[in-house]
Amino acid sequence: MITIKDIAEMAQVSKGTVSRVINGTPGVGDETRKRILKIIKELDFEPNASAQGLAAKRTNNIGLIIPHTGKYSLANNYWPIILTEITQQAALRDYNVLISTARSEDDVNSAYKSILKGRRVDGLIIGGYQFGEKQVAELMLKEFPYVFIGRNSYISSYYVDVNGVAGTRSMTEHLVHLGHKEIAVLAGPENFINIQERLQGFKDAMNQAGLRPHHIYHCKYHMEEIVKGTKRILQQKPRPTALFAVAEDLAVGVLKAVNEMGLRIPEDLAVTFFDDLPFFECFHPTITAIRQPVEEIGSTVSNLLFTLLEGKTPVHRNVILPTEIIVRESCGSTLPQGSKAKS
Amino acid sequence: MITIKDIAEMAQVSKGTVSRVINGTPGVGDETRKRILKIIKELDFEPNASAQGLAAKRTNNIGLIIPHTGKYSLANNYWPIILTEITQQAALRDYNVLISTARSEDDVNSAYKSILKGRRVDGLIIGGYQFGEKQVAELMLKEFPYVFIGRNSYISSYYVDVNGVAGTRSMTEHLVHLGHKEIAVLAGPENFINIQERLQGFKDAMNQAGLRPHHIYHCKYHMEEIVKGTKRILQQKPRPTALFAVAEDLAVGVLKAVNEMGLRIPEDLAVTFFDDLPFFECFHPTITAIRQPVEEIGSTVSNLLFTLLEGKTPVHRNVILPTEIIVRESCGSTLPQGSKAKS
DNA sequence: TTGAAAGCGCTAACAT
DNA sequence: ATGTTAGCGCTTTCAA
Repeated sequence: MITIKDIAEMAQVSKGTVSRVINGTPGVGDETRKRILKIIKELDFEPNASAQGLAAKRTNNIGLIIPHTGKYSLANNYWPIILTEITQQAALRDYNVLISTARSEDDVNSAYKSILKGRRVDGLIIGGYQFGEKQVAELMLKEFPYVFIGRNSYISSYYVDVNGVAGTRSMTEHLVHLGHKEIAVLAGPENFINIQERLQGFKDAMNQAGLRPHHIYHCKYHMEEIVKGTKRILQQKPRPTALFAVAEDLAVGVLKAVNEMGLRIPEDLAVTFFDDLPFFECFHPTITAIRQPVEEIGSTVSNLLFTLLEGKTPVHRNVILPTEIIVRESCGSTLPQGSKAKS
Repeated sequence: MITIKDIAEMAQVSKGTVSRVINGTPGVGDETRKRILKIIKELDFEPNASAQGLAAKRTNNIGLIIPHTGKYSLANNYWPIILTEITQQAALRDYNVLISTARSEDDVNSAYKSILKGRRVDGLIIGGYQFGEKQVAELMLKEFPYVFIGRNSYISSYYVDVNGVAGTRSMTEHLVHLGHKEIAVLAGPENFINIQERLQGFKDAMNQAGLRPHHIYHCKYHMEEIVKGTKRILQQKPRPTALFAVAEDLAVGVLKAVNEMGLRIPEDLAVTFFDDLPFFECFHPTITAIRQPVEEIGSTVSNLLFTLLEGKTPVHRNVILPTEIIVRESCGSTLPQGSKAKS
């Protein structure tokens, strides 16, 4: 295996000079730099990352911790896009991405230990809300660079989030505007902060419209439970005229249940979701939904972290991105199909 | 920051002994080992990965290279599940996963250089077929552990793949059995080996049935192109009675086009896909598809790599996994809905 | 069973 | 502008 020592010998210079060239440190003659660069290129030399890491206390890796929600937390329309965005932003800056999907609550700590205490990364992007308080406190204390995706309640941290309250509020207003009074909401687990937030927007809008937001149901992200839950909601008398499911992981189960009950959308029931999925566009009827700017979340969170890694102070500690209502056919909207409304 | 030197001093032993305990190396007194372990636990010590990597020439990281196909190669039902599986298998063995989504053909090399030549990983899982020949040759030459997901044509490597030929063959037979004679196939880019393979199965089955497999069309994984392509196929006279799309990335576009043309499935047209997607189950009608054992691909490829990393020789160099036909409603099957047929 | 010591390949401070 | 050198925190050989 080839090292900077070899390069140094071939270029008739010291290791230090080679190191300077590799790191772009000023203070090397133009002529010398060119000579060394040429040799590096010829030999296709790449410095040993462990050695660099040890000496410079810098790994050029960032870590990404993805929360455990359902069976495949990654297998939806959210994390894959964010991950893609992050790896691309990282690649642009010569960083690599170490990924860790926490498999359970307990696992968060093991992921954290190995990645962080083992100094495998220079900074951390933490997805989701259920990351341990103790760990966050430790990150803060050690001034380790980290950014959250999703608001984080306990400690004032850097984070990027979406305005879930406004999103559900305007969707609810949309439904009310269409004449719905009995609107049922199916939501994910009660203890998720983002779910609570989304529900708040629903309640606000309902109260403001003088309607009672009493049809709220929770269920885990588990297919059978979702199907059962949906059916139970729709078997009530009188049946709600609209169903608003506020998490993308509910989509397939909800639509399956509606199908199985033989209800027609939107004639018998208006249906809409928080999170827009690709297949909503090919569904019959096409599905109205709230779209999050997923790519933007990914790039924003990357930019925040890399600003931190450069030792700079980001202009904003927190970035709240807006959602967008994509009006399609599933609510029987009278608006022209495909029209959008910012919120 | 705390190091093994600190631990050694506290335990009144040498660094070497602490190192032995950390690595589970035999030759340490039972009493001593316990004492050291206790201190490590109390201080929540985790050895510095860079130092370990440098000294032991082992990083405890594996790399995953995901190919560039569409806009978000990751955002489908395949890679996220495989990635989840790999990270879990890795975590079980105290390995971390470094991910690299090659953004383009050229990018493969930069990902490769940084990850591999920088010695950031001990082994590599390479997804897709378009990885550079030169790089593979180098991996082989240096006896660097690597495993492919998907057959790899040029060099005899370890790989895990799915029997695409058999999958499309039996789906085609299924369609023929249902009475279809004019079956159109929409496929991904012509130069992908997996696509070629799938087409082979189609041709085989058609020939065997005495039918002509002339309705084969290719298109890139780009929404508009897919919609246009599908419409063009379905505007031919006489219109094919069945449409078989052989890549999951085509699904939304194909269904959208069919919808827009006002064709009824399965009355006017039978539709089916290579790759089963979650939403096929809630679509109206539910969609018949070929299912790949995605989880199993992920776990098998992990096991292969970790066997290699342990210095052992895997029993099989290659694993070919079977696909499964999930019969639902979209082909107007007379078979009971939800029945399965192995292939 | 344990300790001592020599490196692993690099960076960075200090000399020149 | 360049060389010299002392580590970075660990593993591993060799001695004891």
